[in-house]
Amino acid sequence: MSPTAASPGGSARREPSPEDERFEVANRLFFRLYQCSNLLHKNGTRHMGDFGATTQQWAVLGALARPLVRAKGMSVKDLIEFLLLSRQNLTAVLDRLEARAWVERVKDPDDGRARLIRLTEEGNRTWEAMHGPIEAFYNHALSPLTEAEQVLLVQLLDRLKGGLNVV
Amino acid sequence: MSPTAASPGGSARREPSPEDERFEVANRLFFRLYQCSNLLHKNGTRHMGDFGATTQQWAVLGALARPLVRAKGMSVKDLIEFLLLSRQNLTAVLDRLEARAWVERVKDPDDGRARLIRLTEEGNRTWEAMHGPIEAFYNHALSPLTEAEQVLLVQLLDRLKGGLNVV
DNA sequence: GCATATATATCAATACATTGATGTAATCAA
DNA sequence: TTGATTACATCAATGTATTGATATATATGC
Repeated sequence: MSPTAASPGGSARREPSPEDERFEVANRLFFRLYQCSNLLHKNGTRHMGDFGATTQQWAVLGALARPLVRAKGMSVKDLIEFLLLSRQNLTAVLDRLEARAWVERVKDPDDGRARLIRLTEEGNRTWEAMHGPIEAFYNHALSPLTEAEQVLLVQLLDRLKGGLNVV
Repeated sequence: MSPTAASPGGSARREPSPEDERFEVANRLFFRLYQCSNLLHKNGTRHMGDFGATTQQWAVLGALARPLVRAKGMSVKDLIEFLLLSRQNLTAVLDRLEARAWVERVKDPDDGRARLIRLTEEGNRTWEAMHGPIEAFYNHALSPLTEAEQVLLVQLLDRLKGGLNVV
């Protein structure tokens, strides 16, 4: 008798098929993704209390603070592709960041239609000041995983992203 | 000379410290999580076009459709712990599901304060009808991962959830 | 019975996310 | 130069998410 065949209540539960089991794994996978995302946003934002910045805002700042980007900035189009969100939503996030003087929109000298989003001096200082709390949050949140597991998780999420992107 | 020491532009880039590299991995990890979550919501919801149900709504239906839950339902409190979202938000989601007659709120006979959230007959039928499109979405989204990798990813996300939950 | 705690709901503010439709300015190609 | 495309912004509707404050009903401990 298989371990899953017995049903304590006496009801006749069917033996799960391989398809059922695959579905169960997939269901759990996306449910965990959903839970982790909720927790990341809730606790990550809470952790940044002093700055009042959300995880989305820190994602934008992080994108703009990268060495190859910091000087010239990034077009809205490239930011959309990078962050994988809608133009209308990104505009709103940028508005909030601009209102706090953390980023600025400058005309692209090479293309009059485009705007380059850049960190301001203030934004740069803020990002560097955020680094400590973010690192503490990362260390705490990742404490159940070894460094090798973290690398592995990044790789798996990367491939999941690929699969999700073409659906 | 290490592979990361050379900087093509001639600028003096510092050799990244182990802390920097750990931070980079963590940053990429949470950024991928953010991207995957965005894609899951966008494409998952789009995939359910005929039903007009969002991924959050299908998470609730899925929680209520589990064999041990289907008959008696689930309290709001337990749903909050299961879905990891706020009471105010869950109330709104349940309102929308109730308006579509997919779930109902019944008084808990054992505790007059509590409400048990249950799938209606209609909700049950809808959930079963959703099963096909959801499975197709899962199969497509998970196509870059083997079954063993999917199981591994679930385990890693599970532990990440644990770390995120106590921050 | 009375005080306290628990379970749920509601109201309000804010931010994030989508879609669809519209508008404006600049580039580019015929 | 005209016409199409591209890049960005805006307006509107809807759904999801947080927090904080308040209210109501029920349960429980003293």
